[in-house]
Amino acid sequence: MLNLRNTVDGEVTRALKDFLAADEAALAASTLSKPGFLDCNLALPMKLARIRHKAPMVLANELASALAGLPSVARVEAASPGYVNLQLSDEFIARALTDVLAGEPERLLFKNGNGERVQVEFVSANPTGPLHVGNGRGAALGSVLANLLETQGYSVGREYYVNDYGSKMRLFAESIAHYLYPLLGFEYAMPDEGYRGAYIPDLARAIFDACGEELSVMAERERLEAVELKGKSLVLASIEVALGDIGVTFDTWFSERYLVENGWNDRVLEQFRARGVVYELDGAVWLRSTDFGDDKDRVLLRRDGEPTYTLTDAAYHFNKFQRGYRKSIDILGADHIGHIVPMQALMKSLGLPEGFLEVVIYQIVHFLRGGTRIMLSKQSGDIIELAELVREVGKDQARVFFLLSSADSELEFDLDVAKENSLSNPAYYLKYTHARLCSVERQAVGVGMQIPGSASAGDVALLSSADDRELIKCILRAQDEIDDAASARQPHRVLYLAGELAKATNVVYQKEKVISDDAALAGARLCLVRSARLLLGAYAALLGVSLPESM
RNA sequence: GGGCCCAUAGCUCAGCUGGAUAGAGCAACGGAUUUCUAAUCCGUCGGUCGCAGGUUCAAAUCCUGCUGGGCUCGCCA
Repeated sequence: MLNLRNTVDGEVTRALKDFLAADEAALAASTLSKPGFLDCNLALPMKLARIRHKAPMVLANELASALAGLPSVARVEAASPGYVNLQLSDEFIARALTDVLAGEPERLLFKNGNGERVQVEFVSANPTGPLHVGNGRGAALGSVLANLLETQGYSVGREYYVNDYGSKMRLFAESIAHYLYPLLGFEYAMPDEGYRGAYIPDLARAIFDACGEELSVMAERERLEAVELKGKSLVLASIEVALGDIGVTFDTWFSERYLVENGWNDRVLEQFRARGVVYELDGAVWLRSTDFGDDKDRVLLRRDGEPTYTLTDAAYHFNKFQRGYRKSIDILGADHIGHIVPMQALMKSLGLPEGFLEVVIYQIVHFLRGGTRIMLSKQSGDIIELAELVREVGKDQARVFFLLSSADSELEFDLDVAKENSLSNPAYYLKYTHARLCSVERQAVGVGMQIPGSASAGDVALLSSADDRELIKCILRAQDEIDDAASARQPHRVLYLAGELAKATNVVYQKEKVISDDAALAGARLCLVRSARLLLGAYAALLGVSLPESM
């Protein structure tokens, strides 16, 4: 649908071509006004006042006359202390509503782009255990961000990086072995730092049932390796199911082991050597990452010759670039905050383009039950796995609640509210509003009204109450807001937009009847209410939330 | 100690190219029901936007310092 800002600013800039110097044109940006003023405003006079040494109001009046007669604008007026206010024309608003009514609902907020390939990498939890409730936030943020980027015309790849190589995996295998081997008739000591979750003995049992006999005749080395692979694939399968249940799917599950076994580490190591950014010390190979903004140099190959996570991470991002991605947006939990600087230094030392890697960090989630924070620990006995959370509150509620605050802020997830059917539950509010609007449409059809495929200036003229206008503004700003949310990488804004639209729609619904004896007015209201419903559906599609037609 | 994040109504949070009266939900109180779904809506109450400086015609928003809280600082991943 149309960009309000681009359209208005374009017209303003053209109209003021002779009035403004080149460097002044950038100051002519418009904003959508608050209630009580005309639709849009320009603060341009106040900005120009200093440059031109003229009083803001004088400039405002000059600009107002220069702006008379813009195609999309019905009225222009100067306002104290130096604004130019614009009222959009009914024709323009009708065009915007028609965009919504006639468009393809699920692609309403999509724009054309150059199809540049962008990857969103998220969740990427180690395959050594089930997903924790905290992973849900990354899942929700990543999937909605990926959707948002698609609206901008990017070709988006959703990727899960499987950290299936290294000492953690070995520890995982040994932890399983501790429970599995006795079933085979041997012992295996639980390692000191072993995994102790209840799922470990479960995995041991499952592996025993699946291939106990084969394992019992293997050589020890081979057996532990087999346990690791089997354990990994069982865990990954459960992770995939849990993610599916919260509405998240990936295009690729990318294996760290693949990188190591297919020479990618060697390749980047060679590249580092060729660029002269490595050195040897104490038997280890180091990257001189401090040359690229890191606060300390990093080991690439340990004294025992094994690659560090740092080296493989470099290989991984290099591989992404080689696969054609021009940007990698990595969504990480707050415990990875310290990785940003070293990772960016890695990108730079590899010679990847500036801005190739973007990192979105999300802060901790606190869960509430009965109004108090619950401790998520093995001892507490409360939910701890993402799958349990989704089972308890439902997919849509889980997604919405994980998006309730900006990634930068800590989040409180109230399990009781998420299950409530009331206004305090935003997921429910969206669903209810949608069902109610669908009901209106059904009844309108029932009394013989046509479902509108477009809106006319005449329709818009009839939608003149303050509440109608607020709802119209909500619709008009949708594309601008989505563009901003995408470029700022802030998926939570989609939820807030949906909530504001639902609120504005309910106000109109409550005050003004759609179906009435006045056929022209009824038609106009149906245009408005249906536009709102379709847009609500478009937001919900981005959020990955389903809206019922009745409830 | 260094780095990053946060601090806005009693609570949880929005507020994003700096702009006109700082918003929402919850909580509290009062109202609307011959209903196009009241699972809704309206009103009232509630704010030194952590503190102190600075930049600006204009600061919750930008800059500096401080205070309080969170995360983090491995030849782990």
